[in-house]
Parts: sequence; structure tokens; C-alpha cells
Amino acid sequence: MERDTPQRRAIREALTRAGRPMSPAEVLDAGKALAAGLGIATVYRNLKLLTESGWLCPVDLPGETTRYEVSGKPHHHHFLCRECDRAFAVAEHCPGNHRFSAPSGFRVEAHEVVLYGVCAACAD
Amino acid sequence: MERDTPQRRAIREALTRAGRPMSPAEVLDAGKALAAGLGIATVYRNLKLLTESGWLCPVDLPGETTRYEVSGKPHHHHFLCRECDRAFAVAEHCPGNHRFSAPSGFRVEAHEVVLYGVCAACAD
DNA sequence: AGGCCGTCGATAATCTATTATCATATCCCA
DNA sequence: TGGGATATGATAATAGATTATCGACGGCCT
Repeated sequence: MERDTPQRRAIREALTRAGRPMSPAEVLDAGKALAAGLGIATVYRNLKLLTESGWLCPVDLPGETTRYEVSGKPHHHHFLCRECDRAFAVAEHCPGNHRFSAPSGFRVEAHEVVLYGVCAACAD
Repeated sequence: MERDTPQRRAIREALTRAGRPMSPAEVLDAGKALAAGLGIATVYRNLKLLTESGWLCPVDLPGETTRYEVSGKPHHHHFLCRECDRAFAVAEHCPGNHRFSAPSGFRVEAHEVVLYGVCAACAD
């Protein structure tokens, strides 16, 4: 059975507070503030468990290591800041699945949009 | 100075014929048919050289190793077949850069669209 | 044709991300 | 509260992709 540990709680809390996709290293950093001594192995273990349980969702961006975000959000895309390398969820203005077409014979089943630029915190 | 070798010719020919982004392993396979004994190190060396010279363009797709495609194409996106794991260039119907918006304070400078599905060859 | 030096192939080395190991600590039910 | 199954942290091991090494080969200028 699954236990309630300070480490697991810290990892969930870190991801919830951030409200954006985080890499294992980011989770470790943020989690350390909530559970001293937190180790990277524990982070990976719990990211895996939480993903399998459906609480987390993996987010792959081109050329980036897999990030994780809390599940349950409606359809959205992601924004990657070129300055701080943080990813953000972007819900606004999705052109919609049907707007993307491919050559005849190709069946489009899903799409992914990644925006690149500078986030609000880095833009000043 | 840069020499004209059968291997280098084979690698360029393979990428040109394919007309789609290829991974180093794919280039190796296709290149072997054009230059017997072609080695993976040579493929990496030439992909690097051809990229630096501008003849090739790296294509990163989420969770995939970097692919390379011949430069010079107009703005386009990519399609990844879930069956054969091949990538294709898709020029049709780009919603346009301005159609993607982000939260206030975020500056969008570029975007990437990846379509997932089944390609024509796998769809029968 | 000669010879320099870029290039090749095989493979060892490297690098980064992730997982396995294992002794120790601790959560939680009885 | 006792105790066993589960979790943790440090670190070794693994995995996959890419780069470095090195002796041999061979384009290409003279």
C-alpha cells in the first residue's frame, strides 16, 4: 500500500504550487525547501508512481528532458522561456485539432504546440 | 578544405531522396545502400559538418533523438507516424505565428507544431 | 605520380538521464 | 506499541546518444 511520507507530500506540493511542468531537477530543488534532505532517487521514484497513478502527466518538449505537470487540466499547450528555461502551460487560443491538416492519406490523431519566447518574469 | 568522398555523397543523397527529417541511424541505413561499409561515426561527423555549413537543419521532436532535414524549405511543421516512427515535413495549413497567443507579459518569438498520427504508408 | 592532410571505420570514451541496489529509517495496522 | 512492509538517500549501474581516438586509406593539388 502507498504510504504518506513527508517526501512524497513535498513533491506533490512543489508541483501543485508551481502550477507548471517541472523537470526532476526542478522538483528536487523545490522539494528540498519542503523536505530537507530530499534525494533525486526519491524524486524519480515518486514522479513515476504519481504518473502511473494518473496524478501527474509527462510533458515532452523538443530537446528537453521530460517534465511533469499535475493532471486534470483542459486541453492546452506549452511555452518554453529561452531565458530561464522554465516551461509554462498556455491555455489560450488553441487553433483546434481540426485546423491542422496533413497530406492526403495521413491521419492526424493528435497535435502538440510549443511556443518559444521570453516569459513575463524574464521580459522586463 | 572539404573533400568529395563517396560517403559524404551518400549521406547527402540519402537525405535528399528521403525528403524528410532523418535520424542518424536512419541516415546510416539509407546511406549503406549508397556507400557500402558506411560507419556511424562518419554519419555523425557529416551531419555535424553539413549542419554547420547550413546545408542541413536539425529537427527536434518531443521525446525523439534529433533528426536532420535538408535546409531551404519554407515554414513548415512536422508529422510523426506512430506506426513507423518516421517524421515528415508538413507544409499545409499553418495557422500562422500570430495565431498563437500567450498570457500577458509573455513574448512569443517562435512556435513549433508537431502532428501525431498514422502516415499514408502505414494507414492502409 | 607523389605526398600531404582530410576522411574513414572501429571502437573506446564521454555525457546525461534514469534506474537498480542496499542498508537504514519510518509509516501504519494490529 | 511492536513489527513488517514500504520508503528513503547515497551511490553504483545502466542505457542511449554523441564525440574522441587512432591507425589506415585515399582525394586532390602540384
